[in-house]
Amino acid sequence: MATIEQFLESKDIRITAMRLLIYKFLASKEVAVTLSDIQNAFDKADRTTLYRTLKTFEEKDVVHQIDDGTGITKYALCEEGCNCEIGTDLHLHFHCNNCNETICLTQHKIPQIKVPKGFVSEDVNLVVKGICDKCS
Amino acid sequence: MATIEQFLESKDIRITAMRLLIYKFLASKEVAVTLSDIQNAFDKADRTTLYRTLKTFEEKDVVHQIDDGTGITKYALCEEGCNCEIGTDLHLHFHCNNCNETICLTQHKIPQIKVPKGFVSEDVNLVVKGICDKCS
DNA sequence: CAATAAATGCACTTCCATTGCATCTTATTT
DNA sequence: AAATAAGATGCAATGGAAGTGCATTTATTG
Repeated sequence: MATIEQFLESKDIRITAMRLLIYKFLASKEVAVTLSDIQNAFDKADRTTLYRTLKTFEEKDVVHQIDDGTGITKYALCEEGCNCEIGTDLHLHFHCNNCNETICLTQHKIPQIKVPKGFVSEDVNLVVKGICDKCS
Repeated sequence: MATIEQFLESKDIRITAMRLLIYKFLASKEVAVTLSDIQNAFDKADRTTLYRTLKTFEEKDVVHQIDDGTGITKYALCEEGCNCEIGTDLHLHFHCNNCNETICLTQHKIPQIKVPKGFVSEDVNLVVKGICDKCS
């Protein structure tokens, strides 16, 4: 296993102290986090920096955005085999209506979705809402 | 087929000129619309009124919200058999990356989604993104 | 018609996403 | 190593949409 520095550099991302901290924070979380979550964790950091760091990570396919229907964008690290960059990955996310947390279920694949004639499916966003294992 | 007035009254919604207009506007659209879409169509109407009308319609199961990932809430009329009120309906929506429109595909049902042990699925939001029939 | 309840319009607030610009830091070149 | 360029960061500000409070108008009921 390479170091985080090596990993980020392999993704063409320049190393800074802030970026390492943000990456480690994301890695420590099992759930998708909001910008504010990160901001609260590092109150010395400016919101804009966090925002742009996440944007950079996203462009370099290190994290992906999740729209879980709460109206607030969440972020999570891409995992091995995430294939965000290919655009064919089938993201499955679970949003708990109780604790309000959103979890990546990367091991659970989305079944093939049929669309009507003339429609071309490029991406599928699926969010299952309910009660998570910790709340049930 | 009953009149719109009768239909709304059957849903326990009081009839006003504005509500009839909004309903007809929604009915004339084959795609889900945003608050701003409606506002542009009736520039004399106040945004708050539209907002609260949609909220009322939603509570009475006349329309449902759609979160297509654009970050802007969209609305569409519920159709026969929509079953929004039961909460078990499996909404399938298609968002076109080209024309940016979102279409209800009520005749296309969402397959059963498996979730890990301990998780309870209450609702599923599925948005397929790609190119719609008009843009392909 | 009076009394009541609901709908509407205006003003305002809040929250999050996003951008411009100045400054600081890191990398590159000579 | 100094000069330069490129990128990262921080502050301030903007914009868009959701949501709320209150006064006014409109509709319903007795």
